Amino acid sequence: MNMELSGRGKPSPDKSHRVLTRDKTDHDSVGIGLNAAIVAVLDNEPVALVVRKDPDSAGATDMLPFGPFSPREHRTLEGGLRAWVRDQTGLDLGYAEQLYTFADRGRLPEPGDVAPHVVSIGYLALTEASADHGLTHGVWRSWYQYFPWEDWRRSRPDIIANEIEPRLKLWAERPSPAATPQRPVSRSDRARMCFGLDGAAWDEEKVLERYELLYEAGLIEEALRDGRSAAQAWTDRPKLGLPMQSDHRRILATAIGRTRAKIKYRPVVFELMPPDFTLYELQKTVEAILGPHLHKQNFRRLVEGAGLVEPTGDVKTRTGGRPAKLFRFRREVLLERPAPGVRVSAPPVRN
Amino acid sequence: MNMELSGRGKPSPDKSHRVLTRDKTDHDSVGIGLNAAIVAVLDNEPVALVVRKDPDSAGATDMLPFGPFSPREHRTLEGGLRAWVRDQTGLDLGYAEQLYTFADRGRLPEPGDVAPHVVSIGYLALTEASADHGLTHGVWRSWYQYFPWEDWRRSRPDIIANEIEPRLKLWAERPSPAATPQRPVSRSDRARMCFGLDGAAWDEEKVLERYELLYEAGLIEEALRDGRSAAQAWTDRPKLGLPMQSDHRRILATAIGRTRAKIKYRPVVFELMPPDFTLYELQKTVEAILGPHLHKQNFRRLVEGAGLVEPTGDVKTRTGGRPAKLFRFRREVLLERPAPGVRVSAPPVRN
DNA sequence: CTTGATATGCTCGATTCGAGCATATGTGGT
DNA sequence: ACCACATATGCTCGAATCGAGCATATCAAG
Repeated sequence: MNMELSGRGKPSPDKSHRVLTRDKTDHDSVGIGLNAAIVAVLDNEPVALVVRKDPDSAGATDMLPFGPFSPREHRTLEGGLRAWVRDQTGLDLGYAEQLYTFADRGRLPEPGDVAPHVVSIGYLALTEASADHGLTHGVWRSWYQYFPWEDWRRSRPDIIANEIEPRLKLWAERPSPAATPQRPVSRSDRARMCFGLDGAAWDEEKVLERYELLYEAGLIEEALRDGRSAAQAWTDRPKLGLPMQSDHRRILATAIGRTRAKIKYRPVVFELMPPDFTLYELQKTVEAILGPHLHKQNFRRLVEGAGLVEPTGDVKTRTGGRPAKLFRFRREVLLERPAPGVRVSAPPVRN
Repeated sequence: MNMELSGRGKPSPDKSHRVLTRDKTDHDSVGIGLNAAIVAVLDNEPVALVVRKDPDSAGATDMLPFGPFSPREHRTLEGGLRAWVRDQTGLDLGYAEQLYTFADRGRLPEPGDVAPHVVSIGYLALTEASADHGLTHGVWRSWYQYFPWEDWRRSRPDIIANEIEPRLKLWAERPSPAATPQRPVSRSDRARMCFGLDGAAWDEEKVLERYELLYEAGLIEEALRDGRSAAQAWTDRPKLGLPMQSDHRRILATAIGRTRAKIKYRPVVFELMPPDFTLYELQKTVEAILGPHLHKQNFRRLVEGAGLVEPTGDVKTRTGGRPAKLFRFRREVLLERPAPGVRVSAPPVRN
């Protein structure tokens, strides 16, 4: 096979080359910031490591740990991240993956102000909560404090019906740029799909979409802070979760969505577990992250059947009932199956 | 709920804050490059848009289109990408998504040389090949020219058994840092999993893993160019696909892997199709990307059953047999189902 | 020793899905 | 006009998967 298909109106190759490949020196210089969403599960509560700015003042704002990336010091982005996380929080990261790179100007620049030329690269790290032996800075906070509408463990959170749904309906009715080729879905349809309104299914992975919809509707404190006009249009904007510095809440939303998606097709839950655990503890950890309750017997069948775990031989007594067998992660499963996640039943599709 | 769980050895919050949040001004400045892997399917061949450096010289190297990101000019990364792709190739991108941010120093700096200090953000764009009306620069090239071992459409590519497998076995036997906590899988196990050796299953999504393994083993021309010692150890290094400039082949590998993964759970195939198409054309497009042949009748059943398409009412004759009904993408499916991809059967899991 | 709690094993029915058979309807050759 | 052939399309059957519930095991606490 030796295809080479040129576009119509093929130009002289010399020109093509010169136009497409500008010299590296004419890049604008910007700073690179690394943001880490460090996630753990503590007492069945999914938590993220946050630090607090001005913790004693009234206008306290939480932020994700972050640090600059220096290409002089570090050969790779992830290496840089691990180094300063260790230096500054005492935590040795285990599993870490890159999430997304954000470069949007958040806060509108004042007239004459220069845009904050910082590009931030978000990372997701998963760690065992009890492994924070060396943790010297920062606190673990439930991620549902920042995203209360994401907490479906007991039932549909009231905040959706009481606060979010009515305001999104109002927002959808406001005059707005109609559905366009770029944005072919109407405001009300987006609200319906994101939040499962009017009988639509709830998709627990759409964490970022939900956050951005609320931001766009001006219902998120950060939107007001950033000077978005939609936010200024509300006279009774409710408090929807704790705000965070800069776009850190958006990064955390990305991290939650990614964690929820990935747990289903890669064995990443085990990064959050101690070496030995009972199947029920494993199930509770999965539920802390995904939300819905799972069928206990079937969860056991799936996890064991997939070869994800093996019994240690020990049991854990003091469980309030029959002692539970202890299991450990079977690393060999990675050598056997291509995508061994904790498969959970998809929510029933409504038509 | 109001959890706030501090790490052991909680410090004074003031110090915590100061350590973790350094001022933005002490970032190192770097340049941001945007790289676009623009993918289409032309005559059942998956292609990417490439430009050629020094097309007439002997040391010609292909490259992905790229351009600098200027935060002064562009509000968002994706906006910047669309703008210069349009300016420079005449192509109006439809679907685009961010892939990954690479900052590794590729070429080892000469003594006294400064590291390139460029961070490149890779994007994946999908487009209809016949929509290249305005294409003024660049050529479409089959992506299997860069990754011949990925082309499983006819059968297992010979290059795996003839070139790759024997050399990876040799590489696995060379003295190497043993499996460590950071890299718990041995060389031979990695080779086995990546390339489906010794009866392991082939996972068509692991495109990047395979490329990086070959790079690490020094079997990729770029590894030699970058001065990797593993590459210098070969006296008979075979030519495994066309090389590309800088780390562009790695970005293309990421793009292929992402496309293969995403096509299964989001309706992105339709970005590659004309407005009207037959189900067989759709199937051929999916197969061009995923590789294995699909069962025709079942493909039809799945696609129709998922509500992904609707008949236009017309038929396409001249198909060499009974005329085929024409279909179009049902955009409304996005409002009905959470993850409507082209589900294809997973390859049988071997135990 | 009883009660209650949790752990664990098993079964049944609905649904999904791989695979093949059968039929429909064109094109091109004689 | 008719036949051979190619592709399109519809349908069915059996295996595997999965949701849901029943039944049993084994501990702690009173």
